[in-house]
Amino acid sequence: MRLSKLADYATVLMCRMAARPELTYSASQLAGEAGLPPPTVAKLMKLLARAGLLTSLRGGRGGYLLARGPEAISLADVIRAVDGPPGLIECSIHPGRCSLEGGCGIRANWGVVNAAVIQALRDVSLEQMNGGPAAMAGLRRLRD
Amino acid sequence: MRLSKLADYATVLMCRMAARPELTYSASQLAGEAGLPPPTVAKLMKLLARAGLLTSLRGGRGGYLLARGPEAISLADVIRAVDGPPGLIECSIHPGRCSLEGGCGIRANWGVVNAAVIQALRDVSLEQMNGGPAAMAGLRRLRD
DNA sequence: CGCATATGAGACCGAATCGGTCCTGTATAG
DNA sequence: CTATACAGGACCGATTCGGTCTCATATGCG
Ligand code: SF4
Ligand code: SF4
Repeated sequence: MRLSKLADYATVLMCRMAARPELTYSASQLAGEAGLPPPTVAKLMKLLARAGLLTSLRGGRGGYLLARGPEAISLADVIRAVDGPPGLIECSIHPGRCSLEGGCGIRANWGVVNAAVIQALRDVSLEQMNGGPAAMAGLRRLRD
Repeated sequence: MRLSKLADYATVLMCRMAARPELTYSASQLAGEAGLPPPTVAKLMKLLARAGLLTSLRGGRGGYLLARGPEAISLADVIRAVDGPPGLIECSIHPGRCSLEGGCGIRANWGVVNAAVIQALRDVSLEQMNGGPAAMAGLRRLRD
């Protein structure tokens, strides 16, 4: 039920970049600032770039910059880039891989729960994550 | 981000029992009905019983029965019994174990997201999972 | 009483995943 | 031409996961 440590780190890095969206960041520089091992950060940046969340600039003075505005990148985007498609249950991602699928009476309803959770992650942007508690007001509504 | 297969199976078993809450079920019988390996089911039942979700009756003619009504057991309860406390991020469960905790600017907001997801799981009961799509109406509200 | 049944507790193991590192190639600035 | 910095991917140790097995204990029944 926990998301991977890498995906968590990715959100930290992305939010750090989102604070100054117009700057370009090199992997090693970002690693230093965040207190993470440079090779790990480099790997994450590559994943995020391949997913289209970051634009890469090669060569000297190169680095990464956000491909879209911080309000247009969601937690779900970051998680998907690192861990693959999010989803609580197997059958929502790899249909046919669960042996119970035929006689599983709760698959449909699990799907509803699953979709709700994913939607919640899709509804939170990097901009909101960087903002104060007030920026999360929309999410608090989920708890009513 | 995915929950463990065992936890998923546990929800299937619990919902099956919730269909006839007054009956007692033996592990082997339930395994046969659900199409799961008996030893695995036995292990799950033990975990669920230890967590207080099932009452165990030992001896001949024994078995397990729901400790509470199906409307009073949530998905979060089942997941916690099998996988431990649910939660997306490390610092929400094992405070102090994440090296970034000091300078992590998004920890607070991650906590809000985390709480919202957990609350969603707490709001769905076995009874709702067994019901038709209409029973999940409350959850659909999360997607607005 | 004695046996069959059923759970309780926990050790155990192979396989898969995860976290993390490293190496090689390529593109660009200066 | 050289230093910088990303792209791709191989690689490995450690951990977790899924699953099985054994032994002990408690109860119902003949
Ligand atoms: S079919 Fe049922 S048991 Fe299998 S993954 Fe989907 S919800 Fe879980
Ligand atoms: S402190 Fe920040 S990086 Fe560490 S687990 Fe919490 S949210 Fe993730």
